[in-house]
Amino acid sequence: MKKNISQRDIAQMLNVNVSTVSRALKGLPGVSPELRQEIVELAEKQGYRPNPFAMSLRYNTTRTIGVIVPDLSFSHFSHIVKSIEAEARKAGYMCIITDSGETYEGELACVELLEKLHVDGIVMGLSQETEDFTHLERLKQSNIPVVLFDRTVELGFSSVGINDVATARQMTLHLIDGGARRIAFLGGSNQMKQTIDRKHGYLEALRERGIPIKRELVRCNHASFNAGLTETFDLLKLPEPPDAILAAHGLLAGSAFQAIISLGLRIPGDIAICGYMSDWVSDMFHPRVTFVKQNLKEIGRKTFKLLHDQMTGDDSVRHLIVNAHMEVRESTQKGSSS
Amino acid sequence: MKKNISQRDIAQMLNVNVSTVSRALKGLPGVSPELRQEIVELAEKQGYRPNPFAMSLRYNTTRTIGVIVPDLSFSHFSHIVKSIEAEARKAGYMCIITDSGETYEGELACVELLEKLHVDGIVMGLSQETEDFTHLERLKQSNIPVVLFDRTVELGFSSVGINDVATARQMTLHLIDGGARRIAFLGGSNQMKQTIDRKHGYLEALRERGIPIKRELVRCNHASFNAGLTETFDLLKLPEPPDAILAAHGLLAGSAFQAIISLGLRIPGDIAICGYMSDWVSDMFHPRVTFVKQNLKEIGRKTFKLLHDQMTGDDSVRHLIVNAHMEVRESTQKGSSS
DNA sequence: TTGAAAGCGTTACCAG
DNA sequence: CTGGTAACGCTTTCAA
Repeated sequence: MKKNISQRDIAQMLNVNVSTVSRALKGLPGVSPELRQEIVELAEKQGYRPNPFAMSLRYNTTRTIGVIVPDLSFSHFSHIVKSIEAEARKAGYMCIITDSGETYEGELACVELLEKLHVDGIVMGLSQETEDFTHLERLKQSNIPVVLFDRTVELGFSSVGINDVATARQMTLHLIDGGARRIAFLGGSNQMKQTIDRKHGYLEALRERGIPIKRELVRCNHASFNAGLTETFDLLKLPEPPDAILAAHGLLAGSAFQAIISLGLRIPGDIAICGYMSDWVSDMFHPRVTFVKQNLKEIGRKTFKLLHDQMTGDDSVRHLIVNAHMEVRESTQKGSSS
Repeated sequence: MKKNISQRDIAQMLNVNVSTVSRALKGLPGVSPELRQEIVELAEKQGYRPNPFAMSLRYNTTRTIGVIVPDLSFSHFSHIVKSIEAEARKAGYMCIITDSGETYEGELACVELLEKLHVDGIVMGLSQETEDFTHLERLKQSNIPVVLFDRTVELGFSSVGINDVATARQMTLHLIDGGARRIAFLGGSNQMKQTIDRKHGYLEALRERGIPIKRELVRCNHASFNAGLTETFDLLKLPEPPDAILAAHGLLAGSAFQAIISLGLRIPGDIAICGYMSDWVSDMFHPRVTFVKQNLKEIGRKTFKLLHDQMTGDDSVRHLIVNAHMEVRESTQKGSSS
């Protein structure tokens, strides 16, 4: 195993002091042009690379941020993470990406890991299970900059999200205007602010149009593929099944779609469907699904920006909204295919 | 900003020497039970956390591995990365995840970054563009353990892949047995071993069944959504268009599907389609697409296992294959829907 | 212009 | 059983 070359090694080869080498390599004044040249050339030739751990030790900073995501394999999150990573790298920061697996224990483990690693800051999307926030409070106490994205909570942390209430309201109104009267809401667990907000928009739209709210049509359980299947089958078995479904999560939209198709029902003929999902996923369905278009890249950018501001001394708490909007496709338009 | 508590701090509070504190905290012999107890308790109370950078500096090891992936937002890769991260964490390693953006320059940048960070090892899937391997050679020279996954190359690195030739052959035979005679092959760029192998399987099957190979039906360009659209439209415009398409990449399968549907052609009635894609993506299409089921979790597991072996002194070069197999769905079965 | 030495947090070795 | 000290790689302050 070839040992890495250090400043000391270079100093010895040239019979000078390490401090001189350090100055030369850093471009600091106080070293003759000739000697500097000689040092720089030797360093280059020997493939010298500064040891980042010595730096970290010295400056008590790691130029590393931690990212906690509920499920990296879910395309929504992997897109956001990709954007965060790109921004961070541009600013000279590394990312430690961790996956909480949508569980509270997982999230705790991730936080502890990142604390242990002394990351300079943390960005995270909360797990679906999380309803206790002591781990976040602890981070605040330790003065570690934290920014929440996508899955946020109002607890004095900066955050980046989308206009959940407005988009849910918009989709619900769209369904009503298309003729739907028994609209089901399929959401994740009720402790997620995201679910609550989207449900809020849904209810608001119903009230606006004077449509009675039916408890049996509001299903907030777990945002997972299986839960979506179960709930949808359940909904379709009702004496008075829904004539439209609004899915508040990508996995739920996908599973609801499949459940409907598997029963031989037609979309949108028998039942309309729309939800929060990626454009390219919507495109894959036949008919394509009316969805809320989110700018995931921008969410990532803003998230890192907020964190970066915090890491460089800005201690204001800000809540940024990246505006999303509905894109109408065939799944909610009676006049069209399938 | 609260300073982190160090062993030295604890030593001073208790009027003992740092070395004693170190021994006590590490559970090493050579410290009286009472004193040890006192030290451990104080450390706990003060929220002592060992500084990993001091460790790295001391032991010249980072317990960190680098992951380079062509496109983290592509679900195939995010699944593999998720699995690698989980395995690494179990073994006490951190992951630095980087995204080459499917470009050679991006890949170079990732490699340099990880070298700079002194990671203990690197796992990578090659970018689509990569045809020059000097960066890999350099890693080998520096004795940094490297394992390739999914996108591999035969260059003396351990690797984990799937049985590309066999699965492509299997799908092609399936198409032929279903009545197809003009089967198109849609692949990524020709410098990818993956593309070559899959094409190889395809050609083998054609030869086996005595079906003439038509050059105009073999399209190996860029594995991207847009390239897939273009190539498919091109294929369908041929005087004698294909009666089946085998897509060697998830994005190509998706885009080919869309292109076909958008022209009002029926699947599999007018044209059959199958390809390499995730099960849940296949499920979303209507009709569902015959695909090759890969065990991505296992690919991640095996990849990290190989790297771990290498990092702990095993210098054998091994090429592991995680067997994948075809799953037949409606898109290749004339007897069924749409 | 250059050198010497301290310090960042931890461990390991050698004395007491 | 405990203390002192050197070492890991680098920067910085002070002295020559």
